[in-house]
Amino acid sequence: MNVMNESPRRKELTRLAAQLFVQEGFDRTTVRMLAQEMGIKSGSLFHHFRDKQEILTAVIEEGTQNALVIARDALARCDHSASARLHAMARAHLETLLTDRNAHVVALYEWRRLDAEARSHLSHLRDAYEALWEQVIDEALAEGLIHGDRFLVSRFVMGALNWTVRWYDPAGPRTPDDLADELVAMITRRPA
Amino acid sequence: MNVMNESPRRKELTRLAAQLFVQEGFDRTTVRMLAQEMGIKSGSLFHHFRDKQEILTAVIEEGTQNALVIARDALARCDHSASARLHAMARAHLETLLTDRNAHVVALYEWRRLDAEARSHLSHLRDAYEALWEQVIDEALAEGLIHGDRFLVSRFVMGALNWTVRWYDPAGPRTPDDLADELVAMITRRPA
DNA sequence: GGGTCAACCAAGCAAGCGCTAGTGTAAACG
DNA sequence: CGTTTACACTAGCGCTTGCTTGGTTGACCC
Repeated sequence: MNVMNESPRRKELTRLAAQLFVQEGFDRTTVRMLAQEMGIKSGSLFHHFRDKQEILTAVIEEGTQNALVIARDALARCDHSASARLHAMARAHLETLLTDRNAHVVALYEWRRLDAEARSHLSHLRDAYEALWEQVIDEALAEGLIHGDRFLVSRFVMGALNWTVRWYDPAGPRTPDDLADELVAMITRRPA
Repeated sequence: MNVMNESPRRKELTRLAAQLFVQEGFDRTTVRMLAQEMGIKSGSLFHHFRDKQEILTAVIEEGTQNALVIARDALARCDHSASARLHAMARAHLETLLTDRNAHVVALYEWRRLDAEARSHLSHLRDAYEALWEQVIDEALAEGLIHGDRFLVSRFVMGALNWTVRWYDPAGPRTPDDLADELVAMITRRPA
């Protein structure tokens, strides 16, 4: 067993699993469906993953890790004004939600299917991501760009953004940047 | 079979089912678990519901219907200022999310497990509820209380509110009314 | 050119699944 | 009184589930 391995094959299988988990949900996706999608037999699956749970963990870990990288890059690349950083975070968030959509939808919907061990591990990753948000919110509060409680504001903002996976249509007239701009405008006092 | 019946017994069973669906998820909740929780044998369950799907439908329908009633009551009972109506809707939303928590969590998480027929039926109920929100948002826009696109703003607001089921702790220091006030303050230009 | 190793397969087990069929029973009804 | 109705039971069918076992293959290694 390859348990802790990070082989490219495993990454590819993880990507395919994410797609199926989105389509069917974790519980309804059988190991036989996963295997077929991957072009192997169901037994061979357990060469790459200890059990079905581990596949779910791999999917969510991959997505969260990417989100962290993208957000950090976006913050590093923009100037230091609170407004620019707020925009950058909102754009980065929506960007990951789109490019890595499957993994994120799985993370949002199937989090509770994780066992205790995986959940505590992934919680740290998620907390690191949320800490980025709270930091940017803090800066915006300090500059008087927004008002309110940092905890509540960051929760509300992330809720509004994460909720987009339920209604946003990438083929529609609105771009992710439109959404980000509108959201930032909504919560800032003086929008331009 | 009592299929279309709305007996009190069925309502009680629906309430218990909602609790289990939240704890375990719909797919992981077996008819045997449901029956045990209800104090009957698994076969007897199908006297009250045609199949397992119908239990899910009943749970979500109950919750959505209650949300509609509460929101309409709240709107009818407050004065006509856009600000008061905005507050009333936010409070009503959080109130249902708390009092009818199980049913709403199920609605948010297990919507995709509904079959096509049930989904189309329940979509109408949900649309009626969302229409209330859009109407109140429209009024707030007209009064200049908030700015932006009515569609986006209502989506963002509902996202922020629905997301509370993931982090809000009723035993904590914040009341639902605190949350509602903070949210309205966040999106309005001049908060008193 | 024997040894190693990741990757895969065929076959199937034990458990659990949703649901059905047929029956019993006590209260309600005419 | 006999009949109906609501609710529950027992027993189990047919199928699917996650996962295991033991073995095969082909590429690479010294």
